[in-house]
Amino acid sequence: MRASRYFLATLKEAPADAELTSHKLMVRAGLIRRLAGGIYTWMPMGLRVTRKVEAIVREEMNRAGAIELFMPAVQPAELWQESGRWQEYGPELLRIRDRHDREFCIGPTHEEVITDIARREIRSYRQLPVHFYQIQTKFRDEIRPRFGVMRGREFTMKDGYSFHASYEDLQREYRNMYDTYTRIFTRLGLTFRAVSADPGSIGGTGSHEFHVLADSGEDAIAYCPQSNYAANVELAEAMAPAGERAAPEQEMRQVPTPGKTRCEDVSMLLGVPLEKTVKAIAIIRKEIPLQTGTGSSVFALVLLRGDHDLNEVKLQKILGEFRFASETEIKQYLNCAPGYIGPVGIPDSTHLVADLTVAQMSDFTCGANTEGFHLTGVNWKRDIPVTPHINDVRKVVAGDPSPDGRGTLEIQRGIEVGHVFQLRIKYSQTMKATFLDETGTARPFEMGCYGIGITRIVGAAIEQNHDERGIVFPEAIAPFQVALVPIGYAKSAAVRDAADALYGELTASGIEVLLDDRDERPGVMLADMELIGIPHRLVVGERSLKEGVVEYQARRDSKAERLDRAEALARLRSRLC
RNA sequence: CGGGGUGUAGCGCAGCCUGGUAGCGCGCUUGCUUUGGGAGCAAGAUGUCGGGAGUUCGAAUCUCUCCACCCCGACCA
Repeated sequence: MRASRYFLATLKEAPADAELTSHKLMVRAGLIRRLAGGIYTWMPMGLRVTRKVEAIVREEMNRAGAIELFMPAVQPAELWQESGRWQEYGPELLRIRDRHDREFCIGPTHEEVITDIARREIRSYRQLPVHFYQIQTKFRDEIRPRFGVMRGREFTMKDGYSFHASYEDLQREYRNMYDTYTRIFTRLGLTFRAVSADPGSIGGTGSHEFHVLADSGEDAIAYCPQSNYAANVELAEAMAPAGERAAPEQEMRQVPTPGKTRCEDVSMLLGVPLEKTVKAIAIIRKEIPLQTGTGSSVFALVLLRGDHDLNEVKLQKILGEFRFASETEIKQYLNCAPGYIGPVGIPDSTHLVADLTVAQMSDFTCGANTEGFHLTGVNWKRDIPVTPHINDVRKVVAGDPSPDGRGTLEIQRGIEVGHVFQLRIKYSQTMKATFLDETGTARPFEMGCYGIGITRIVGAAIEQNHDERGIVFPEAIAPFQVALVPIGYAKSAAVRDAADALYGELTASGIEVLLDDRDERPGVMLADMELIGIPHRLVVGERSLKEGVVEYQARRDSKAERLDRAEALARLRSRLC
């Protein structure tokens, strides 16, 4: 491709709305342009990258035995009402009406459509197993789109759905996909980790996520270097501390702590270790229907050690849907301002949840339920008559014991780019998708579901591979393989002839070359090629031509090498063909 | 949706407090010079100052309102 006939859209400065490095670089390199919040145009240069990601995913999915099809983006409401998700999915589902006032949605995922296909088309166990996949545009009306294409509302996803006659066969395909995803992310040139995950709202049983490792990632991953354990922090189990709870030694005392609302501040003021403090989080549970009877108060208090954080996913599994109480509600239930609340002297009806660690603590410090005061030397039973529900509700931290009992956990951050689920019969059952087994009995399909965020991969790859000059694309997904930069293309016939000849030979070898024939100043061309992140660069100028060489530099190299023309060609062909 | 912030030329920003004919840098156009790391000189073009309403002789500036975007909290590939 000749730059003069292509469309480079590089920018010196990034728009102020971009926060994340990869987002800024994608805009500056001219890969994307924003149309609306979370909605982007893929410019020619960016589209080349997504097409390469798609090609690798498609190739490996086909190799793994999956079959590509293409489902509609617009889906009728009836299908979603049938699965129950028209109500469940909430405002993230973009709902629209057609001219006849019939309701539709823009698909955020395609379980309903594929299950409908399966129940119409698959009648016999003889047609199983089968795995359909597509690469398609999805729309999820995210509350807060951000980070460019990393959390866009409209995005491209590879979604696959497998159908099986038995759970054993589903597990086989699940392992097959686990291996396939591992191959895909390896081929893409990404540093990643597969972790156990929470199946979340899609439902079903077993689930793994694939994360591209990057410090700016939205997810935290707990892993154990001594074993194979790796899990999303949302899921990672915190073990109960070993041993019995120590007997009380101190008397409970109320101490003034004006203005100290955080455990860290109280710990500093009183000179007690942070590990001897307890924080209380006020929760409002979703209104519980009356028939569940008494004892299920709406207000709940959750206790965590001062240096621990609440794991909301774990808590939701215990309490059901909840939200944090407002300041007004806290005052209403505890007659105290937030920052000074605690478990001592709360109404008997309060639903009290204690983290495993807190349940083992003695002589601890917590809020006094009186504004401006905390209590020290607090102990269970003696000072807190309410019986707590003891559960694991905290996030694991580095240094926690691994749940598999072999070693200590570390934490790193990741960007979720793939997710595999065992759906089992969640959808086939509710949507009555059945097949006839060997005995002629109708049984629901065992289903698996496998997603890869195509457009998110582009952002994640850049987040993981960049430097101060711009993007450093992995070879497999670079928009072009070689940047050919002639200096003085319009002025010097020698330079032009040499560049054109190299361009012709490399292109004939099947190598994707971007020839920068814009006749810009050298600095402009070099900076653009580096910003775009093309992995290999050849510079041709009169100076080097006189010496019979061209200059070669890989994007990651700090210096150029002077190579014989034939040698340069041979090296690129051996690396890229 | 709650809390915080920003909207002025294609991009980045100043001007607003203290009302008086809208500016800077980059980019863009034309010409000349330049050509191995984002050129120099000269001449130019580009604005409903986010929209609407109000106060005022006069509003980018003050008031109200709506909208968009960004950041912090609840979602997910």
